[in-house]
Amino acid sequence: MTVGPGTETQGEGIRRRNSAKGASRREAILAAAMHRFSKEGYQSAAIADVAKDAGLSLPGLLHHFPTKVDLLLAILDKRDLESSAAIDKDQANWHAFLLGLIQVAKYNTGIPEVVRAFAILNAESLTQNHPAKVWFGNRAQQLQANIAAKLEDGVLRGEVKRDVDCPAIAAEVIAMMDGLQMLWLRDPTSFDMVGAIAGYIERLIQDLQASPPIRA
Amino acid sequence: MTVGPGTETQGEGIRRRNSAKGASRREAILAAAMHRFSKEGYQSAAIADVAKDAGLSLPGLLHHFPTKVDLLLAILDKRDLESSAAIDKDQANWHAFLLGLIQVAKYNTGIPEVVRAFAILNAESLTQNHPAKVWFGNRAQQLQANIAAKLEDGVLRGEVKRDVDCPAIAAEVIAMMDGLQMLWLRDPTSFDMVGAIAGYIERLIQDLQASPPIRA
DNA sequence: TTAAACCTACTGAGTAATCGGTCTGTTTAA
DNA sequence: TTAAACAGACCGATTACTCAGTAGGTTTAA
Repeated sequence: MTVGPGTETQGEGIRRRNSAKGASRREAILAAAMHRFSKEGYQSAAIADVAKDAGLSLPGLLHHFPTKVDLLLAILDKRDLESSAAIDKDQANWHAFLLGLIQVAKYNTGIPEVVRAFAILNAESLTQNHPAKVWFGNRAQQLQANIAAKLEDGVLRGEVKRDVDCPAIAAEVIAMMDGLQMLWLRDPTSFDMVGAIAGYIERLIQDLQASPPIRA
Repeated sequence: MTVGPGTETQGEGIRRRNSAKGASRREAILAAAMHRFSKEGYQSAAIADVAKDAGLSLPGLLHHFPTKVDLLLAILDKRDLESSAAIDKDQANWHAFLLGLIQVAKYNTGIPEVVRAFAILNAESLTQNHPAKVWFGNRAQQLQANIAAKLEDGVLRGEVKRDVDCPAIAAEVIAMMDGLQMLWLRDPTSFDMVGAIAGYIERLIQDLQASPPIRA
């Protein structure tokens, strides 16, 4: 996938001298915005509250992010960079890749705020003219293609059954992870998301695995 | 489950004369509200627009539903009645029950607006102090308990493997259905939700099924 | 070297628009 | 005749965003 810096939705002709103070301020603003979006969603959250949380005035915030949409897109871009860094190094085979998703789930239990923000934004972006619509659409497509490619590779190696519909399984995996996240967000203390995804993935691997050639 | 009329969140002391005109107006308002919530989400949708869509003024709407929250809860209650009517007659065994979920998915492809409204509301209800929070929480719990009970029954009959974690599988099934719905909503024309859920359910049945006793 | 020129990083005080909801009625149907 | 079913006008709160200006640092030319 490697979404990478290419897709960054940056302001166009804005040339910043990139002072250290400004950069750290922007980080603080993004953190505060993530926090607010996680608690209230994007549409309902007021950027004035974000500004207050970050320790400056509303116009102060708008100096760094000229519109509310810019602020949202900055958060999405940041997530792109982080996740592409986390996933891409996994050059493992299909088997290890699927098991790696359990580790992703385990990691996510440590950052419920981020997970909740993105779960809410994901659904919110289904509404008409939502500024994050394209981003989440692309993300879903790329994720599915990525997972499907890993599985196809397994088929070519003879490790995965030949009749497996790889894109369909990829969609299934994405759906399961997102769905379990929702259940977990509703009850973070008692729902065992990691156990649930582990149970599913292990069964899935069993089901996909090609029966080893019988030595005659 | 049979959520039924018991849980209805009705205005308390409001005594209505229940005229035919009023009832049909309320239906029109609920339909319009569903439409708006589906396009814009609950928080962003303006009840003035709902009123206009239903062919009356804002105070006219507020005559039937005194607050925006009342309108939302009325929609949720309506869904309760419909879905309990659809599910409860299924007194089938675990096997038929799971296959029945494929039919549910097929049915849902015919009402994308309703599905989208509830998918958005589901995520929105994760936010702080959201009026639908309790409803979606209860619904998830009841659904999980319901599915788990069907599976437990299968275990007792010896049709399902004894070591199956029924509540965990139930959560898995819910997650899968919700997750696939999200992917379908993002691309309703080309994503095959029914095929995806069918593939998953059929594999799941295979995995859960107890191996038949070996006749000696 | 020093001052003008210019930049970033803000703030206080607005503004137009939107929203949920109220008040005060009038019409309509049983 | 009486309550249901509305409508018009309005209100207070909230929202994203603007305007005009200030403090302080950095670059540049005489």
